[in-house]
Amino acid sequence: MTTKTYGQYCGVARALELVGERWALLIIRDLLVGPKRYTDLRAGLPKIPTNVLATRLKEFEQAGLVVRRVQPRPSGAIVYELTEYGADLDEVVLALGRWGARSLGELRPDEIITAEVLVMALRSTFHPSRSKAKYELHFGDLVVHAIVDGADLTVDLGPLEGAVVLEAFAPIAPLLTGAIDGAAALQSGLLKTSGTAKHVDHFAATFPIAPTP
Amino acid sequence: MTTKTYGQYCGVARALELVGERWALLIIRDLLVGPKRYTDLRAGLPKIPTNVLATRLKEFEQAGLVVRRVQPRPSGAIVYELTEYGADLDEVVLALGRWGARSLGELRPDEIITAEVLVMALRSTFHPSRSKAKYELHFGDLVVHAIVDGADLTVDLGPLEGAVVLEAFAPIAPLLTGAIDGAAALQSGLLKTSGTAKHVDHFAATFPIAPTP
DNA sequence: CTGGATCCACACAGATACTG
DNA sequence: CAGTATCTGTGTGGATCCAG
Repeated sequence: MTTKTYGQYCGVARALELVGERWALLIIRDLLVGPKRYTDLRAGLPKIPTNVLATRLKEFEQAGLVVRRVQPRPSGAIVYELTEYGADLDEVVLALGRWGARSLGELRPDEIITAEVLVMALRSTFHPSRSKAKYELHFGDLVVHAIVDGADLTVDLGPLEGAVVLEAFAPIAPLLTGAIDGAAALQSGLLKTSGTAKHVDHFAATFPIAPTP
Repeated sequence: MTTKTYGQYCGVARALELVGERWALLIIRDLLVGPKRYTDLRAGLPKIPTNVLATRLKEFEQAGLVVRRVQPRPSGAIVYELTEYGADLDEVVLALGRWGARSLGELRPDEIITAEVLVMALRSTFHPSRSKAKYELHFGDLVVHAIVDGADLTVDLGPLEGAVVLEAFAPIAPLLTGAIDGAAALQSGLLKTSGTAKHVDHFAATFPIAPTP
């Protein structure tokens, strides 16, 4: 939330006054996956200066996008959680992700991939269908899962019992650009499944070059 | 386009590196309505520092979002026009506008409304229907028009022959927040039509407090 | 260890003046 | 009309430090 305004009575301008500053929508992106602690957010955004993260969280709280909750004992942890208002930024973040993914080239050495990025990538490239399927996607140490039920998609962190397991291998960076879809990736061997994955083409994209373990 | 990157292989991060700086998406918003000259952009964004506008346009051109064209004689004017790649930010801008419009309160004295803002507001609040209609909306000196054809909507600057003319009066600010729709506005007298407007409820919102002429 | 606060250097934004 | 130049301030980056 900048103190400076754009001087326009316009939804776009107002939105940018609230979430247009540096790092803001990346913090929102991670919180869209689920509530997170301060340290979790830092881990997911290693390059964010700590004072900037603290400032953004305070601004979000004041603007009503985020609530700061203290977990009951024994954890006592402080978590930041999106309000419904904040969570309504979902379609904004997905639209941005869809557009920006086309500009992703090779994975650069200084770039990281987090589980939150995988979750949002799956969600933003989802094609509605009429079939049902469960996937568990492994990318290096990261594990996320997706549940496809026709036009509905649920994606979350961690493994899922009974899901088809997909392993992402290098170099499949072009997939994330939408140039190749999941079915083609399976055929080409860039994407490998441990089971029978008939519906990988639910997603226009999978994932980029795997980290070298 | 910041020289600083976010260090993430993520569509959202990449998008924000391209159009995440201050004023960037407001320039894009105006260009989404149509090609514009440097002076037109300044007029639509009175508070933008001229060097920032020049810098953004250069960044957009280098990133392939915008092309700088010199019009044939006699005009010889220089216009900036979105490429297809840049125009694909349409859904991002509309999503941002929809979300941000809910936070629009009263029109502040230092805030202006432009025809481009009206166009994007109409587009972002459109409800698909099965009917056909043509509207011409007047707001102070500003005139825009909308053509509804079922699920298709065309909005552009200026008047339109044979359209139903709508006049927006103060204070109808709450409409832009989506709290009241066009039909209710007509009934309440906040929105007035010179003809028979049966389908104003195509739009969830109309417009804020009129400028005092 | 979590959840920050503080400090400093600097890049970028804001404002204004000026030019081909 | 379409910018460039310059100066000033604030926000950001980066490192370090501190309290519960």
